[in-house]
Amino acid sequence: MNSIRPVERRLYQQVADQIRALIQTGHFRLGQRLPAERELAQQLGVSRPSLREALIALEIEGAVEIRMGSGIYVSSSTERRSVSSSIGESPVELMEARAMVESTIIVQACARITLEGLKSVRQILESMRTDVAEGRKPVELDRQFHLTIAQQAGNGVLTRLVGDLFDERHSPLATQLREHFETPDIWSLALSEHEAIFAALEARDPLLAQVAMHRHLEQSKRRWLDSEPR
Amino acid sequence: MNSIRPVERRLYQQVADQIRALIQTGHFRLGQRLPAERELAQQLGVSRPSLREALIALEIEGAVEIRMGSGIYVSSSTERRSVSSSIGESPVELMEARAMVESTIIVQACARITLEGLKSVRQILESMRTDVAEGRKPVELDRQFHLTIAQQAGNGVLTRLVGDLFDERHSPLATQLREHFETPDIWSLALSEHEAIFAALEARDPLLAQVAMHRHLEQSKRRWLDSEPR
DNA sequence: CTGATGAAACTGGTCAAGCCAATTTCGAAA
DNA sequence: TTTCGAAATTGGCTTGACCAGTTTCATCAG
Repeated sequence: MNSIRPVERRLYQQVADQIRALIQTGHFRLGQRLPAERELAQQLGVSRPSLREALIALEIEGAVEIRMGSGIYVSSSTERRSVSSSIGESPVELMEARAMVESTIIVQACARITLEGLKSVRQILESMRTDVAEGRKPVELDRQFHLTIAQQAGNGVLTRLVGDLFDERHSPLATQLREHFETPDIWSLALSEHEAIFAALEARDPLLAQVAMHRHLEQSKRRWLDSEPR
Repeated sequence: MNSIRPVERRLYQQVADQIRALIQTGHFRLGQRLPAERELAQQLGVSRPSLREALIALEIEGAVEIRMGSGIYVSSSTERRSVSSSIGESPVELMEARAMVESTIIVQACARITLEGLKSVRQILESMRTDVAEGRKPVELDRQFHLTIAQQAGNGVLTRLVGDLFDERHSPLATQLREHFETPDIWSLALSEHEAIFAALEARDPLLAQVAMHRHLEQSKRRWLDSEPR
């Protein structure tokens, strides 16, 4: 008969709404731990399975973070941004990971790189040179440099990997790195390292290229650590 | 000191991956009704609440549509590529990427692995043995094996990387691999390769470990290609 | 024979209670 | 005071049951 009845939305959606509201109201503050599942379920007047379904919805949309054996926490994602925050991953680890991955990739890139590939890298390098000479910071070119080299290995997954690690959206690392890189002399150092990498690539010397890439990213890490204010 | 992130993913995520893959593989077609919750849960070997949690995740991302009293339907808007691979990245590339990355990581893991680390890997390996002996397919254990080894390198970024590559949610690779791995003798081969890796790790022989890991992933790729129908 | 009907058989929605595993807490021992 | 481990706490998952919409289909009125 009467079909026009939005009826009630599913329970887990209603519960998710309530919790979301409690968070936005400030009832639950950022990073704060929510009551235990059993207790929260009782407070909201629903069963634990229903509460769990709601929590999964909230977890997916990034509103809360669930830690096994510990508790449910309000995601402090869009807020904080102290220094090297993050749970388990530090900027240092990021740079070391890049060093390992990219120095491995460049070995294969060395073997497979074409003349066009070399030309692309050379052009990027030249653009960087002029940028640095004129006091600009070639951040985007830096990205292209690493990405283009990764492409030469001929593996799309690896290329994506290098790009993702360069960006690392999750934490504000990219920005921190950029800001510290502002001094021209530091960019000048980075540029010479890039040139060393290119030279090895042009000579198709895998070992040299590997070392150069590793050294470059290692130095980048160090430069950044040293310049860290405190 | 350094906190080690969870190796296992929550069950609902694993279940959601399986269902998502079954849809993309064409196992479940567009608009088609999936088996009833009770039945599907049994088929996937999980409880109904866990299945429901996975369905909520899939519902949120728009993969399925749930109609009360009627059934679970594959969202018709989720068309697109049904058969094999996506744009630029092929399953082959994925496995080759894993081979490069993981064989690089294991070198460092070799140097840094602790006695507890070795014990963890050994236990995982033993569980795999019994699983294989009793005809089960130790998919999750396989994941833990690779992830636990990656953890030993002591770099959270790399660990996450290995996990992400193993999962590769975007494409139905994971499940395709799983399905093809169904024959006990193939799992038996994989097991022996795992044991070779562990032996090298236990002996702290970086080169041997690197070769063993690379060989394992290379063989996995080959097994999968050979068993591919078309 | 045709079509309306309504009960029974599904199917999803929710709840209750319990056990397991990871984490945290906190007091006893060194 | 520091360390360590047992107990309490917390999330993870299962089993089993009942409720509430949908669908199915045999039955019966026309």
